[in-house]
Order: sequence, then C-alpha cells, then structure tokens
Amino acid sequence: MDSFYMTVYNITTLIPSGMVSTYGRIAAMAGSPRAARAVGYALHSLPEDQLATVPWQRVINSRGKISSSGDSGRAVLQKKLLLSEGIIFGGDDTVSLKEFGWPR
DNA sequence: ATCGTGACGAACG
DNA sequence: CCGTTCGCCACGA
Repeated sequence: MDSFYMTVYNITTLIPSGMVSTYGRIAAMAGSPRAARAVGYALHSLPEDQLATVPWQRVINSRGKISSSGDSGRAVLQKKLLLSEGIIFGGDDTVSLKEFGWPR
C-alpha cells in the first residue's frame, strides 16, 4: 500500500480544481524526479475505484497537452472534465501551465 | 533477477 | 514550436 503508485494517487488528489499539474512535477513530489514515465503508467493503471476519487484528468504532460496513449475516448473525456472545471484550452488543445499549472 | 513496456522529459537540430 | 533520440523509473510476466 505504500507503493510509488499510492504516493502518486495521493499527490494527484491534492491538485486543486481548476488547475493542472504534470507527470514530471508529480514524480518530483513523489520523490523520484526522473520517474515521470512511471507516473503516467500509474495513472494509466488507475483502478476504477480510484478513478472516482483521483482527479487524474488534472495531470498532463510538460507541454500542457493531454496524453492518452491512443485512447481518444479518454482524451475527450479529460478535456471535457477540465473545461467544466474552468480550464481554458488553446486552439491546439493545449493548456497554459503558466496560468493553470500547479503548484505555481 | 532480467526483459520489455509505457498517460514522460530534457536536450538537439 | 515540432519531431527525434536517449535516458529514467516502476511494474508485470
């Protein structure tokens, strides 16, 4: 229960509504600045019961873009959820981390 | 313990 | 800013 994944989920839960963070940022907070990839893997493997409690949609890549490993359905849902939280997307579906990035 | 894999990231060009 | 290349980490088989 004290796995890296647990830490990732815990940190992700701390992201305030209306803001987004990045895999790398979370990895750093989890204690492994170079494990951004593992963070993505963690959220990809996010259990359904956690899907309802963990705001996974607030985690995007360092370019401010959504990554969904080809699963367009998830990407659309993610964008929809973020929009409903007040996140503004650019014309190329990118979020301004300068404005919505967390922590600042 | 080893290998392959992947929602990533920084450095380059 | 974009695509490519290489490096890093944790996980499951």
